[in-house]
Amino acid sequence: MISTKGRYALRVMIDLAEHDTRQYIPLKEIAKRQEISEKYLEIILKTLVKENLLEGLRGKGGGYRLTRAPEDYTAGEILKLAEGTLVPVACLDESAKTCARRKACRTLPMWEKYYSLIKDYFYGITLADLMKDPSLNEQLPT
Amino acid sequence: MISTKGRYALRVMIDLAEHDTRQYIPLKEIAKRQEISEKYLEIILKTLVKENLLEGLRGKGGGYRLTRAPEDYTAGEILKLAEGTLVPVACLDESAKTCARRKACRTLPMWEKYYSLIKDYFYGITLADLMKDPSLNEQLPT
DNA sequence: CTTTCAACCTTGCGGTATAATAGGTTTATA
DNA sequence: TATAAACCTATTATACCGCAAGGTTGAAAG
Repeated sequence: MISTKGRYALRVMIDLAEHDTRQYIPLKEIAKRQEISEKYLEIILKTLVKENLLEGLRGKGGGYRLTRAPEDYTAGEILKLAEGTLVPVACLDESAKTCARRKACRTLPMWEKYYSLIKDYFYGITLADLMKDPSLNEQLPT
Repeated sequence: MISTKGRYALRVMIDLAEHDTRQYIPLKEIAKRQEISEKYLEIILKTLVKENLLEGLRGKGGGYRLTRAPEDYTAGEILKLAEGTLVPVACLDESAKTCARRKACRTLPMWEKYYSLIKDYFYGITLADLMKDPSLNEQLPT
């Protein structure tokens, strides 16, 4: 299951995209609009900054803003970053030592195709896609 | 992420299907073949029995066996049972109180489509599909 | 040059889920 | 009646999730 970390990260990115004036937006504002705990949001934003999806500016007038245009972010990269991985089973993880049963595994092909499905789906959705009004939202991959 | 519970459940069902002689197969045997802790496997099998995916027989000569033909099980129902749900985000869960942000939520349609994708995929795969040799395994949905 | 604002950093913490383990009870067969 | 096996009821260790508290650094405005 996608945790709040991933879901919040997405919501924040959309929020920043929707309110982008090239000014820096303080965390406090985002947290208020999105009704997310400030302290928890801090953790999420930190990783987004570290990976250069956002830039943060300290001090008065500081805050966060996007580093790219909304079309140039994908839901996939945001989720992967926040969640750590998009891999659906442990044995597909890079850090996983290759399973002894690998060659005989009856389920591996199923997991691999599932993983491809996930990636194709989320990397095929951009921030710009998500900004549109949900009620008239039919531009997502079928 | 799909936990060991779901993955083990699937492996056990495949194992039982592959060794099905209409005899009851004791847990000990399955655990040994699949290299899964007996005690942990017990927990998983209990829920599979409770939901009538398997039948268990006590006493000497007892064990577990399938209640249907392999073609009549889907990976989806097995996973849902073992994992509790296949829902990818909490807000799609039946038990979730409907979110206040629901109508304005920019991400809900994306999650809903994702959920459909997951269901279509796993409910489209049967135990019989999974029994085939993985090296020549190309019958899974694309 | 000092106050203010805001990002950044470190630590801690209660709750829940995962993946087991331990040991006892019931039930069918030989 | 002995044995084998499912079934049942705890308990545990570990980790992650979703925060909260409080301090430090850095930029801008007065």
